[in-house]
Amino acid sequence: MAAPLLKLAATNDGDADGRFSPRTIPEQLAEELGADIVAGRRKAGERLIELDLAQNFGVSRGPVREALRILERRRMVDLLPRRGAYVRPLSLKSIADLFNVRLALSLLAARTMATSPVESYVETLARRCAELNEMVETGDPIAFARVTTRAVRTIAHGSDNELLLELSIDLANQTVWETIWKTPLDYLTLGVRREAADLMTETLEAIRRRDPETAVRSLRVLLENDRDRALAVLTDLRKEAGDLSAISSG
Amino acid sequence: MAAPLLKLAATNDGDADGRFSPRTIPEQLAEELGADIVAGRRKAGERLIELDLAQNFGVSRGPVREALRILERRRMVDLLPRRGAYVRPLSLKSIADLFNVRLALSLLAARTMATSPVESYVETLARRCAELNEMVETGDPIAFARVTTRAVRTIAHGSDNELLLELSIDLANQTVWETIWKTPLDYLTLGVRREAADLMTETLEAIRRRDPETAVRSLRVLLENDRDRALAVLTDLRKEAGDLSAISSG
DNA sequence: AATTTGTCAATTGTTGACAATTGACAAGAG
DNA sequence: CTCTTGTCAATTGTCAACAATTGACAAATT
Repeated sequence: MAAPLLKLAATNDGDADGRFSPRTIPEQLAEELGADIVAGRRKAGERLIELDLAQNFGVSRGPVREALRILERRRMVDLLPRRGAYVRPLSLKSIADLFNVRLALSLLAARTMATSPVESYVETLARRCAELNEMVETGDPIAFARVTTRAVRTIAHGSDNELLLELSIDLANQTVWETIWKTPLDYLTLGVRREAADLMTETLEAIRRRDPETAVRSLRVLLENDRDRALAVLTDLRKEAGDLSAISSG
Repeated sequence: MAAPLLKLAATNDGDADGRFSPRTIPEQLAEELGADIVAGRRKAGERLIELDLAQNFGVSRGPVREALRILERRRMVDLLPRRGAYVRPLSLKSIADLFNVRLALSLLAARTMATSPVESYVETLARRCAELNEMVETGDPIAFARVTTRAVRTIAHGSDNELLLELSIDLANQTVWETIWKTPLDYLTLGVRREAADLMTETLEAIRRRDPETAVRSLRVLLENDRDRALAVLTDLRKEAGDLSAISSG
């Protein structure tokens, strides 16, 4: 998925879960801290001291503690009992792992969708697909990437699998993705966009004719291409710049 | 509501295995509460009131709060801001979803293992496989099921994907499994065991000759069979008994 | 010199009190 | 009678103080 930006603040957007939860302080703290980690203002492996954070944010340690648990849940920090919280290192390898898990989940979703499709989601996917095809020529890589992400998310919804959806969102919300979002999308050339749009269309059609194997095969190629290109870009980035971000060599 | 008090002093001991777990109070609370939920002593949808829990366990609300966050992470409770914690309902559908997600992850693991195998895990898997073949005849369903689970876990390890492994363990640790574990395993007849052992062997051999497609196909059949049989048993159970457990009709 | 033991500051774990929010119920308005 | 509004108890959110543990460094021991 070359592109999933799903900013935390932007969860009201699109076909997101209709329920809106009141922003609690711990959640806001988690968001702030998470952003800091993403931006490299907190380095990988760095220890996070509760009192410092509390003073920085102008709250007491209680909410900070809860925020740290939230970040642990999002796999952004390691929480060692009695030993404190540490910014979780984010190696290229672990980013690849993340891609692969998301890929597996997406493929399961596609398979389910092609086996017992829910009409409304198929329609939504068709719309995204149409958008995608239109955007092949217009040439805005960012918009194209965003729609691709949405299409994949639609497929996750279409799985009719609550857990799968939850996990997908969880993983998508992770640090990594915002980091990846900042990478140049130059690799989304016209040819690449053409191919991606074709593959997504093929997936859609396979779903429509209830052909799981084809649906899975097409989507797999699409997502694997995307994964490989994104990883290549990230690898290059790491070579060029000194490793200031949360992405370590690992 | 009548939960036994924790024995605080006895918990800091090392484990007999040499690996000692730094059992914090919140973790213990989470474990207790989780067990209560599994056993149906806390019904699905029931509200969990912090003060009650704190008094029952003989601690203050702070640790209880953290325990609730832990259980949220394990998907055992829903945590609604300002509205309290609720025991998460566990429908048959959600159990099926869980099976499917685990299945998808296992298949990814098998694929990876067959693409770039790590010798040590292949060996371990071979041992499990041998065990399995021996146990076809001996006829202890529980032991057979356990070894099957281990074999699948070995494959998860063999994926060389930290995230996948973590998720697998997470999901495996869930309520559901302990519940499922209690179901009668009569369906593991000799024929079924024979088939399962064969499929696992086929998977192993495919991994050895680096044939991902076959490995995935075999394991898929194995796991799908298992899923369907387990779900059938659970469905029957629900029909027979009044729904006292955490498993709701959903 | 290397290892063990003792001490101490820094930090995390826990607590009880206080503030803020919610949901329910009753009183009043339309 | 139905709908709004006000009040109140129950419950969660937050805080600041206190207790317990850790890691580091120094002193003592072998």
